[in-house]
Amino acid sequence: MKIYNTMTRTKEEFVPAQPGIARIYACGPTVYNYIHIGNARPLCVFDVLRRYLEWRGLEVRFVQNFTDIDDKIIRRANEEGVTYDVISQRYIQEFWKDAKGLGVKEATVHPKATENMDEIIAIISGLMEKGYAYRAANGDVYFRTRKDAEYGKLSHQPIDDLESGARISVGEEKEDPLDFALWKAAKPGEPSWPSPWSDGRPGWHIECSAMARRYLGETIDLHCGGQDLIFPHHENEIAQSECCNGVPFARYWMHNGYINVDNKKMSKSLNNFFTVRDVAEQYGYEPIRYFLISSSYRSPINYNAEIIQQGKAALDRLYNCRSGLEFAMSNAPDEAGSADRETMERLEKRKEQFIAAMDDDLNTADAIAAVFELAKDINVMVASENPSKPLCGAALGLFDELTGVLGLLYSRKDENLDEEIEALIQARTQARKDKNWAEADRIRDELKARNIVLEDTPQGVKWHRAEPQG
RNA sequence: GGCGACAUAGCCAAGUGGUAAGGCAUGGGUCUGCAAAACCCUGAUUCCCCAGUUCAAAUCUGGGUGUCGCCUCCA
Repeated sequence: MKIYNTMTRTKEEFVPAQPGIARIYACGPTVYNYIHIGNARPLCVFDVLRRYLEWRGLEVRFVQNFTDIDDKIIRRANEEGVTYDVISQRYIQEFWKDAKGLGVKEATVHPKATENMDEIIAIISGLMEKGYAYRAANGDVYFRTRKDAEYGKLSHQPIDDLESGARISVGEEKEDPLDFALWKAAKPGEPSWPSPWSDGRPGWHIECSAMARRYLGETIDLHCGGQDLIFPHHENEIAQSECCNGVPFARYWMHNGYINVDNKKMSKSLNNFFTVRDVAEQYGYEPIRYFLISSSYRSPINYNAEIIQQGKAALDRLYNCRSGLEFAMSNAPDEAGSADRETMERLEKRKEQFIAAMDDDLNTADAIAAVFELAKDINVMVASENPSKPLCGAALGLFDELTGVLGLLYSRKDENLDEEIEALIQARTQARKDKNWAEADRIRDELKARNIVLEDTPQGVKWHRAEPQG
């Protein structure tokens, strides 16, 4: 497949260094709060990437870290009068609740910064030995940015144009405003870890360099994250890793676009963010995932409630298609039909369409279009061709395969009915036979109030639960 | 100041040289006891504006206009 590489600003064929194995690192959340919709975008987008690569036969070693120590976590802990790890552990749990709700698969490894201090210190030591890092008088350690001739190559920023934006904040003892912290000496009362330079904690950027190297090696295939991480975070990771290891850090870089609200970037400072939790409580998790993958991952997208409802309606169409197919299958003749192969070949065309879209820089919008066209084909087949059981099974397998790669349609509910509901459905069927429409409609309304929706078909009554997307 | 992104029907959104995918919503029809779902039909003579290149442009070039982002913690 081709992916758009931020480093070269072109679409390139993605070829892992070691055939058959893709080593991917994705920057994970800093766990000091619930995640918002903007945080959810890379989660869902790169989850689709990972599923797709696996589906195409690659072994994917996917590493996503938790930043479980940093200024914001410490501040939050102080506000609540608890230790930092109470905060980080709480929001890691909350993260998992949301991530699972969004249908995001667990990465191969979810390392934590605090559990990788040895590797962090090893990299800083390596940088010290090579003269790329220095210890300031207060025990901080900084990276000597100007010593790295390639600094700025990811963000395509000439180093001298950065200087105007760089700041030295109070208490920092940098040689140069561009230098950034590798290690921060602890202030009184702060959590700290021992190091050759001071008791303290790692800077933000170094942890990713360390965890990528420890779990994936010195050169990884793909590094991904949000566009706002390009500078300085990913630029700094490159500087640290390449200056320390002497080999390229990542062979490809992918960055997702922002979520906007009223055309402004969703962010904490503008206070225009929506947490995944809040939106999910109102509309369910799956419409959020659908919204996030229904357009190009690199484009900015505007969030609003109407968009989520549109996604919910779109998902309903797919759920209806699937349940219609299952219902048809339960009533279908067991023997294969003479036209089965021809029909299946027609359906398989959608799979080719799907692959072509995904191969083109993860074009999930086109891939979803292919799924909808498959749904149309299936609906037509079910409605007019009286398909055989084997054909229905094959179509269902294909449908589940493609929706599964996108990580959709995972919210199917229990397919069993309790006896009372069964009895009501039977009573309604009898009422309809007796042409007692008032009673039939009354029962239908009663069941609807209990979240069971009935549909009368030539093959009998079909039912499904309302609000299938959880 | 440096670097970059975006502008396609009521809404969302693909498409980067060959005559506008897909979804949501709307209207009409078929089916149905009525519904629901599904299916059929319906919708941009046109892709922010102007100029240019070309047999051919939403797609390329130049110039505008508007919106947004990074350069500072941020997915």
